[in-house]
Amino acid sequence: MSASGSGRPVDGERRMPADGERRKPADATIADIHPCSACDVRQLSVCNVLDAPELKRLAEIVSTVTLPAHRTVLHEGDPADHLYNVTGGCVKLYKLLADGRRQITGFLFAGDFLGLALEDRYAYSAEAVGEVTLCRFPRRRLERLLDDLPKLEKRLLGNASNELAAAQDQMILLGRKTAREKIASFLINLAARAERRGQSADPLALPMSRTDIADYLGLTTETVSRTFTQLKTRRVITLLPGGMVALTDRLAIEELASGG
Amino acid sequence: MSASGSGRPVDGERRMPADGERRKPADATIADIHPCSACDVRQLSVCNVLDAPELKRLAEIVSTVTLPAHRTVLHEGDPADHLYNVTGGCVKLYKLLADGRRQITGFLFAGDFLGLALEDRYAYSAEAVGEVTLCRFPRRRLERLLDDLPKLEKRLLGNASNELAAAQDQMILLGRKTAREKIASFLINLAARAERRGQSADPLALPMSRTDIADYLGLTTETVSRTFTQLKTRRVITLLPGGMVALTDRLAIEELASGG
DNA sequence: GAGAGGATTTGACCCACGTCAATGCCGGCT
DNA sequence: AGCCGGCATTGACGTGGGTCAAATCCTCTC
Repeated sequence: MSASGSGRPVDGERRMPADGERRKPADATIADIHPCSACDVRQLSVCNVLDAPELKRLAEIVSTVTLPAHRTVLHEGDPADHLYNVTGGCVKLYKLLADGRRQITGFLFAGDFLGLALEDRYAYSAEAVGEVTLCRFPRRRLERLLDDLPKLEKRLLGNASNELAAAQDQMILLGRKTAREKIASFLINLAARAERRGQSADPLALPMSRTDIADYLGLTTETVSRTFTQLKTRRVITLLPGGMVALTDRLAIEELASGG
Repeated sequence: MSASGSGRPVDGERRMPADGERRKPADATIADIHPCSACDVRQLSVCNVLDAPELKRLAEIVSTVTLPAHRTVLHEGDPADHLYNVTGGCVKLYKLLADGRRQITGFLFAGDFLGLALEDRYAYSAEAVGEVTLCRFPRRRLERLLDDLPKLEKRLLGNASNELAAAQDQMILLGRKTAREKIASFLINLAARAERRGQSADPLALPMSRTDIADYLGLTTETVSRTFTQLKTRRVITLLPGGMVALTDRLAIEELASGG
């Protein structure tokens, strides 16, 4: 099962305003005081509702983590001790059946929040797709902090609300769409999210393997591959080297995605 | 598409501690002051975190609604003006594709919360399966109230968290389970929820039509029907009149549900 | 309690996608 | 540069569940 772009850093991420920018003199001082202020992805994440003093309190309990490709971030059933915010790279969430069948329930990118767990156990596993950077919050301390930061709590509720809507979109995809519609929806969805992060949506990066895509869409690798070549033949996409796709006829893809 | 037990009240509900109990003299006075105190399903719902004075404030903005079978509760894309709590009966949530294909994303029963909408539009439609009773909250006023009732807000976040976990279970069901496993999971899931509500889980009520079940599980009516008869033939379930099923061999069903 | 109309069940057949099996390709390592 | 290993692609074929169609069976209604 699974395995993707073996160790190579996620292509999509090379385009991020990365370390170079973070170390501009102007920001360096602020970053020393509370690193969250200088966060590249703050505007994308749940942290965007906090002002400077609030950010500082958050910064006090956060630690940043870098994980290599394929490293498990958290495991279904384990005590939910930490929550995470993805700051770079791509993380996949998945659940397994007893016999190894896998369903990927989501891909997370910079700005996405991870770990909202019912009770005190994670409901799913999470694994780094390429190299990934994360902000890690101890759950207890974050929960206590939430009592003082109702804005953040509201934001988390809004976030959960968003995720629920996305989950329902995924249900109609899994339950009612054809392979072609699934692939088209997947591309449109990734493109929209890349745009929101300020990354390129047209030569679109697909950091995950065909197997990952298949397990996300409820298909097999073979069907994913065949569908890609079919779309390529119809000249609606172009497969580029390095896990990139050009959305040659984006309108056609959008039509396919919504069941045209 | 769809249609179920046309007008007949949901069987499962007949067993609820209904009017007789609600009208005991002791409760009647309290109910007059603030009806939420006498609510049959309070212990099941998000309201269970509130104490008497808080309940009273909630009661001030709530109104109760009764809808006949097949009545639309809310419609995808409409302004999200109200939130609801189901107090009796069954509500189905669904999304449609342009050509009419439908995915039911959930069935709600007494105690379940409805309407958490992203932005200010509903992300799905909701329709009464049998006759349904609901508590209705104006969204604006509830949101304002939430500022004063952090406990309730926390509870809603926990609730959303639960729903996300359920959504992920549904994704693995839709994406990776066979028809038989889907039906088995469905029965086990409904049985567990009936138990939690204090209703009978073994002769289990199925208030929804075969078409609804199909649209929930990503199947067709025919396949749902065939799978039920198959399970009947294998003596793991018994189909009873009035939309009831006996889980003759619950262990076998549980094994099937988890991919045995 | 007889009739009507929809829901459910059953049957026959088909097809989109899965399975099994090569083959091709690309990136990394020596 | 050339080999190696894992991913992706392609091909041939099988099948679970969809489609179309025809009985039954309920359950309201009168």
